[in-house]
This record gives sequence, C-alpha cells and structure tokens, in this order.
Amino acid sequence: MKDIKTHSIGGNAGRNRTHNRRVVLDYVRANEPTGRAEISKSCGLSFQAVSNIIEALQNEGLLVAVGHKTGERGQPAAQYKFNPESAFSVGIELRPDALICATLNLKGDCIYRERLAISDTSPAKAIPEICDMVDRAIVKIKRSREQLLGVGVVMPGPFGASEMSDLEAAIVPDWDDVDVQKVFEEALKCPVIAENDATAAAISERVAGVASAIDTYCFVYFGAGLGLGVMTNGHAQRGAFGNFGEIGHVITQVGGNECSCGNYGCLETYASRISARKFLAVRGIDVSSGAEMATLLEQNNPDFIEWIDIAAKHLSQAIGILENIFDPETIVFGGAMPDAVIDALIERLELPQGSVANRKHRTIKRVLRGSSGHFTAAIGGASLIIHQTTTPSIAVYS
Amino acid sequence: MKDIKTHSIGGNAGRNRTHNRRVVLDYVRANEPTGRAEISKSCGLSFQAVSNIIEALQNEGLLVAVGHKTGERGQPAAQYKFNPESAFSVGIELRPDALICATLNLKGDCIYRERLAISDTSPAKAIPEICDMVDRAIVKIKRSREQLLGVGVVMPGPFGASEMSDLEAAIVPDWDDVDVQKVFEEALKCPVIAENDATAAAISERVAGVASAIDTYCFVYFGAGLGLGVMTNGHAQRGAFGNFGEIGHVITQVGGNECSCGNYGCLETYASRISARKFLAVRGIDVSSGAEMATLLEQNNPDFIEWIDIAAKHLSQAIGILENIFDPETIVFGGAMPDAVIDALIERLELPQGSVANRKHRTIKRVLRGSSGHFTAAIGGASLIIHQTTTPSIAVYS
DNA sequence: ATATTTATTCAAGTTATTTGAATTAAGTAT
DNA sequence: ATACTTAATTCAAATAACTTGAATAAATAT
Repeated sequence: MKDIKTHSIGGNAGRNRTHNRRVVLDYVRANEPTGRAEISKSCGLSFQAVSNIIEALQNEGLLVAVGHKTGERGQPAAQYKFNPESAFSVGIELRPDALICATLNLKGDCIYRERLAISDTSPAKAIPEICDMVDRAIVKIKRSREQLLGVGVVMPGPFGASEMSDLEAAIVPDWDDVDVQKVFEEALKCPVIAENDATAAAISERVAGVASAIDTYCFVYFGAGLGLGVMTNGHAQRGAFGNFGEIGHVITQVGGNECSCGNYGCLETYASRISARKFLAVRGIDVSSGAEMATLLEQNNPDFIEWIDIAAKHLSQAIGILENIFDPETIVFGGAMPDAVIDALIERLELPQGSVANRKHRTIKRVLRGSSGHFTAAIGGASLIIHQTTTPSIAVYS
Repeated sequence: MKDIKTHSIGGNAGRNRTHNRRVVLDYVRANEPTGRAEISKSCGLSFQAVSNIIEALQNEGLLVAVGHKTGERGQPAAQYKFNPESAFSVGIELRPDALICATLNLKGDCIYRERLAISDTSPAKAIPEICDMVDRAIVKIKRSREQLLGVGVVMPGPFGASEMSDLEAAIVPDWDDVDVQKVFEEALKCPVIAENDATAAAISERVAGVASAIDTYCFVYFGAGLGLGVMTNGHAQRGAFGNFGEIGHVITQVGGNECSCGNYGCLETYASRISARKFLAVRGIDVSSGAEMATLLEQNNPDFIEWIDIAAKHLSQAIGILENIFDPETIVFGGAMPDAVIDALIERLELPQGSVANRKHRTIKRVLRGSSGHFTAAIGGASLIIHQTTTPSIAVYS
C-alpha cells in the first residue's frame, strides 16, 4: 500500500511565483473575462505583481486579451481570458476490459476521445498501449508535445487491496503494487497524476462542469461499484492512504444484501451497475451495458423501475450522511451510468429533512447530475492536470 | 448563516515568511528536539533560511537551545525545542449553563482552568464575563498580555440553526446571528478563533494529545449530542457553511428512535449523553452528570451496561462509515464523557471487517481514546490558537 | 470644458530567499 | 597522536519576486 502522506514545505521566491500564477489562473478560470486591477484586488496582490504574471501567461499563450471593459469610469480595463487551444491534457482510464483516452483543451472541453478494448490489462501490456494512445491523440488534435501539460491516469480504487483483508479484489489485476505515477512518468516523459475514478470525476466537474463555481461538494460516482469524491475549498480529499471515499461499503441496511466485502447491507449492493445487473438477472433480464439500462428505463420496465426505487431509497440515506458529515454546497451524481438513469434516480430521491443541507435559502439544488457523461473517468484524468495547473496551494481563511 | 467560504490569495515575501515560520514551528513541534540542518532538509528550505528563522524564534523566546547532538560524524548540531512558557493561549467554552476557561502553554499543557456557572448566556451577559475570565487567567498564571497568542471560543454547532428547518434548536440561545470572532476580537482586543466543540476537540488532540504525530484522523465528540471533527493532512475540515461533522444525525437504524430533528434512528439517539439519560430515565435511574455515569459503570449497573452495548453497536456502524469515507489513520473518541465510559464503549465496539481501515499492517489502533478529558472543548479552544501558529498553509503532495 | 475616477506604465526600493566560500568541530582510520 | 572525513555553521554577496510611488492615459460625470 502506498502511503500518500503529505507534508508542508517552505516557500521561496520561485514557489511563490508558481503559487501566484495558479491564483491568477484560478481567478481567471472562474471569472473570465477579467482584468488585472480586478485580479489584483481579489487575490491580495499588487497590481504590478499581477501585471507581470499576466504578461508571462500571455507570452506563454495561456491567456489572451479580449478587448477592454467599457461603461465605467476610468481608463478601460484590458480583459483577459483563457486561450483554450494553448495547451491540453490527456486522461487515461484503465478498465478491466478497455482503455479509454480523453483529451481536453485548457478550458476543459473534450477535443478527442478513443476507446480501445483490450483483454490483458497487465502493466507490461497496457503501458505500451497507453503510450501509443497518447501519441495518437497528439497527432489527431494536431498539437505539439510541448503543449501537453500532462497525463492523468485513472483506475478504480481502493488501491493497495492486496494488503487488505479481501475488502475488494484488485479491480484491475497486477497494478496493485505499482507506483503508477512513476511508471508512467518514465514511459510518457511528461508529468503524470494517478487518481481513483471517483475523485477524478469530481475534479472534472470543477474544471468544466456543474461545479465550476463551487468549492465544496461531494461527487457520487457510479462505476462498477459506487465511489465518492469530495472537494473542500477547491481541494480534493485523498485520505491517509489514498482510499478516501469508499462509500459503496457504507451500510444502509443492517443485515441486508450480502456484499463481496463480507458485510451485509452495503450501499453498493443496492445502488450500482453491478447491483442492477444482479437484481434484474434474478428476474430473467440481462443487462450488461448502460445502453440496455437506458432502454429498460425508456420502456418503463417495472423490474428496472423497482430497482431504481430501491436504489434511490438507499442513496437518499447516503445523501443524509454526506450532507450531515461534509456540509457541502451540493452533491453531484455521475459516472458510468446513462444520464436518463441518473436523472430517474435523482427524481426518486427522498431527501432527508433532518440535514444541515435542508436550508431555507438554498441557491443550488441539493443534488445535481454531473455533466461529463459516461466518459467521466477519462475526462476526469485529463481534468486532474488542468486542475493542478490552476489550483493554488496557499489557503487563507477569511 | 455565516458562509465561511475561503479563497486562496497570492503570496509575497512577508506571507512567505509567516508560512515558513509555521513550517519550522510545526516541524519542531512534532520532532523536538531537532536541529537546523535537519529542519532544512525536511522542509525544503536552505540552511540559511532556516537559520534566520530559528534565530528570530529564539529571540522571541518561542524556541530554546538545548545542547548539541553528538554521536554522529561532523560538527554536533545545535538542538532546539519549544519554550513552553514563552507564550500561551486561552480557550473559552460557552455552554448553556456555564462558561469554562482553559489556559495552555505553547506545548499545549493546561496550566489553568476555571468553570463559572451562569444562567444567562446571552451575548450581553456572557461577553463581559468572558473578558473577566480571560483577565483572571492572565493574572493567575502571572503572565503579561503580550504573551497571549489569542483566544479560542468554542460553542456547540451546528451554527445558523435559525436559518434551518428546526434541525436543532439553537443550543446556546441568542448567539445564532452573531459574528463570534468579530465580537470577541473587539471585546478582548486580541486574535480570536471561533469553532464548534467537536472540531476544537479534534485539534486539541493534535496540539497535545494522542494525535500529535497523526495528520489525518477523525474525532468523535461526545457532547450533549454527538459531533465529529476531522483533520486531513493537518488541516481541520469546516464544510461550506461551518456545519461540518454533524454525525449525530446520521441514521444508523432506519425507523429507529425518534430524534429531535424529525427523523428516526439518528446515531445521537443511541450514543450520546442525552440518549443515556433518556434510556435510564425510563428505567427509573436519573443520571445528569458524567460522574454519575462513571459510578453506574463501576457498579456494573445492568441497565447502564445495556445502554453501553447498544451505543457501541451503533458507534461501530458509524466507525465503518468514517473509515470507509475518510480513510483516516485512526479514529479518536473523546469529549464530555468520563474516560471509563469511553473506554467501555471502545471495548465493546465490533469493528467492521469490510473497511479500508482493516489493514493487515496497522501501526495505530483503529479507535483511540482522546487525552484531554471532559475539559476537552475549552482546551480545544485554546488549542485552536496554538494550532494556527504552528500550521503552515502551503501543502505539497509528494 | 473641466474634474474625477480608474487603469496602466516605469523606475526604484524592499524582503526573504539562495548560493558559495571559509570555518569549526566531532568521529574515524592509520 | 595525527591526519582524514563528514557534517554543521557562519559570513558575504547575489537573486528573484514582490511592493511602493510618481507619472501618464483614457474613460465617465458635472
């Protein structure tokens, strides 16, 4: 198991500059188009400091000037925004049966994707395939490798299952004791971030999704099982050992369905793709793909509706837990599940009354559907890189 | 309701120095006695930078030299440690029936405490009383006001209940719409931090308790209800609106006991001081104080043991939730409950097998008892201040 | 037209860092 | 004992990035 313990290091002029660049980029990301004086006031930096940073970002092509803001007194402020085509990132999702690649521009728009079915996902086989995929993506979008900010590699957690008491069989075989980041940085010769699918998906909603202006939220990820990604003040939570967010094994019914983890009544046995398949298999219906689920829903299939009702009941409980524990601005549902099914689940939720989230003057709905569809995990991988380049690391509480 | 949304600001030389001082102090706190070269390596700063900071900290009296480290090659490294008496902080707990004051030295040792029973906790009455208490504390410990780092004010959450749908009656009346920090900074003329009891208690375990070397952990706080404080990478979680950690209203038994929040089966109705009182009242036993609970436990009172068993069962579920969601290094139990009762609860837990925390090679127990006893909240308040002075704000993930 | 406001530019000035050379002092090998 | 190695420490200079202050530019308001 990899201990991802973090620790704080000292700052110096260079690290400070990196941080300030990110502060500026993050502000522009959330408020574009915007001007230097405005950034200066919001970010607690002198006009001159901001001016220098903007100039550098412009020279690098990350920002572009877009005219001047008129209608107010004083000299019109030059406005800047992201130059979406100035840089890009690649996300790779490693699944037991396939590799998925998504390429995002700096604004987080998906500009290329590819799915490659493979049977052997062992590192020896998958790594060369992934390197080829990344190369293909760069060729397809007609960019140079210098514009590649990095690659985000996503695979299902929890990591380090081999050290655990059979909580979960390693979902992608042979990757358990691999230092994913290191291996890929060597193979791809560019910055790499490795992350689990739920957290990556959560970040993607902030980079270019429903949470772009939200700093604190939970993301419930429908994968094979059920995952959770949490953002607090714009920072993703990772846990002490990288296994943050195993919400699938939270028990929502004592003595309920038997779970692969050995317990009974885990949420994941009621609300996940696998749970739907099992539930319907007993009734003689075989669903293996998301498309089939969408069809059943369209047909108002009573068995599937029954599953949705049960899943929604258990998810409602999970929402109560998340809201009361995290006090988030909102909860986002997303992942490898058709939008229509997620909408149906959200529609049938019975949101708990006794929750700190049950405020009178809410501005955002308590539960939203994510925007990145079922490519979420790969897009999330690419989002990790973009998020890092625009996420500052000095937090000041006011 | 107060929105405590935070945002990152840019850095400059001064802020950088503040940060680096904290990095150094935090390292010394966790590793004392230690030397400059060692700090330099661990904190990613040049020897000279560390040297300058150490010199300043020494001049201010926060650190003291304690001889040289011998036994290794090279010039013996001068060792430094905290000077516990160089500074102090005061914590105030505001309860419905009393004010509690605790004073800590820089190492987090409690050097003075006072409990004052009051009936009127309205701001108009309580604020002058608290100012007097702080003054008395400074006189008692024979220090000057310049050495006061600040005051931490603690009251039960959730805050902003008036805006909520009766989740919880405001526990300390009339404080709901008060900007606690501002009001006390004006009254006390020193830095003030306001926090809920559970989070403050969690921080106290890091400042001088069982979690001094632990960066990521959960603290389950037994107050009137049940609270949760969470530390991730040395930073306390606060939620989007300051109501993080309302674990008491997580449902552990669907359709169970009726709760004041309107729901049924909330954890708090099984495992809290109030739940014990209610449980025993039905059986004709009246317990209003912690001491009485301790006595019942000592006498092996079968009704009380029954309550403990039930509480432990529900707490075990909560532990499963916390471990799977947060992936902490450990979970700490503490608060306004006698140590013996907490120990009895811990003893009777049935820790879930299906948890990411159920690792083979654990070094820390899954559940620990906190060390600060039933003055926890006030000590926690004082700890907030100490924590802030030693907690850096640039996090680097390695 | 003139005053006011705000953004911007240019040119120092400041702070806290890093770098490099020289010094000190202990342990280790001969 | 003596010389060598290792590591901490000190001193002085160089550097990077930010802030400050004065001057200028271009709008709106009176």
